[in-house]
Amino acid sequence: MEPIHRQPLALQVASRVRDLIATDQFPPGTPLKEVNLCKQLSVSRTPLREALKQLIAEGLVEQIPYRGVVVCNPDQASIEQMLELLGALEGFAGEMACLRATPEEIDAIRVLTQQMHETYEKDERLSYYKINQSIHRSIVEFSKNGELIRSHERLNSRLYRIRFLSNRRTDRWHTAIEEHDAILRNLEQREGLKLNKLLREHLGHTWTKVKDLYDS
Amino acid sequence: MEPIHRQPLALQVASRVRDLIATDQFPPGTPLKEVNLCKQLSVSRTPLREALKQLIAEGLVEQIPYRGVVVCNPDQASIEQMLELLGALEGFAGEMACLRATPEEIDAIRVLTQQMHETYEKDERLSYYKINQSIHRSIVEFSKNGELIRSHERLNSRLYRIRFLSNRRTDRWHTAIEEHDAILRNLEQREGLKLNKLLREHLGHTWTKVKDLYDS
DNA sequence: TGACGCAACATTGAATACAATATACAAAAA
DNA sequence: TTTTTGTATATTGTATTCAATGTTGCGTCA
Repeated sequence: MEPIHRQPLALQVASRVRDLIATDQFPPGTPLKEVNLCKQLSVSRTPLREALKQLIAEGLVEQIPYRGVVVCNPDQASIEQMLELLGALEGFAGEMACLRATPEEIDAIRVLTQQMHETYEKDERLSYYKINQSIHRSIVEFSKNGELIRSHERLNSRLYRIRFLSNRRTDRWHTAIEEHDAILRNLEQREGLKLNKLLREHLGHTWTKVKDLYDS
Repeated sequence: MEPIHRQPLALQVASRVRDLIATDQFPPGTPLKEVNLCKQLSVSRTPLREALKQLIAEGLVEQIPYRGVVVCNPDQASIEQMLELLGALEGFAGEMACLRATPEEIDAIRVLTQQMHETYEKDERLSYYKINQSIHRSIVEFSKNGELIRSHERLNSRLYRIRFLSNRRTDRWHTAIEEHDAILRNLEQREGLKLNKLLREHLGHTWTKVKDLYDS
């Protein structure tokens, strides 16, 4: 029988702060002062500090001894590296998914890709963004490798904000959708190596989009 | 001038406990009771708890609410998944290293590979193990991708113990060295894709060795 | 004899108190 | 006026205390 999962306070605090960072309510550089946050979240310092330790381990915030923790502000170089790694992870996941995904799971990707087309027709940016995320997350899940899934999840959450911001740009929207069609096709035909390459390139294009955002 | 890097107590505690787990002094299943550890390490519970939170985030230990944290005892399936992911990371790192490593860095790999041969001739297991680790770590470093390096480091530390144990087996020793020669050759010739494949297979073989260990 | 309930103990979860360190600002000296 | 230095204040680092929860074992009752 399914055991009951309890959430220690520190975990709840961690995910709350994570969200606040992802949604840009705590933009990069924001100092996370313990006493302030304690009051805002109505918890004491101990669970908050434990939560922050987690976020530090995740690389979302950084700590300077006796000067507190601040929200990380990754520079262009590290964003490029993160996207490169994300591409490697998703590419590999796609390759494994070609071996391990069930037909039903591939159907699910097909449906999502179709929905993505609809959001494009209707010019719904936010929906597009969410469906896009779903597709990528699903592909990774279908690799059936729990470690890979967790690594991807962690890295992706650090890029959530930056990808959200770059989603505003409409330049590459159409091309991105075409790429998703190709991704779907290669998954259907179980072309692992090609899918791997495609996904890596797809993420590479994301980087050029983000770069433009920074340069402008 | 080089700034002084201070280490908060929690960080020091974390790396100490990490080592204790890696060296099997805290074998899987060991319950890490806060008060005991506090006395052994002469710190109070707060920094210890923060350290444990980090180790939880790293996946080295797991926490059950109100029942404390215990050293993780990964089953065969998750070890296989970890090694699969490690192979993907190292493979990708190798591919990038072919693009980015300097000739001097490749020389360093050549020297290490030569030393590895010597440990084989002299039948020095421990040295072999350490040099092997150095080679793999170096290749990852030469990818020049900090995120990749950190991810690899984290995952590798979780596998440290299991790989150390499987190092006792002498079966595949010779083949492993031949594989390292091939890895060196492909790095020298900047054959990124082939090196990627080689490294993934190399790690795959590690899995069969570990599996034997479990089955016997 | 076995199952249930209660109580005492052990252990973790959370909050608070105290110490160490850094920053900011003002006063004094050059 | 500028620089320096000391002090006050804010903030984090660590220790300790109190509360909540889980476990164990004994005794009682069917």
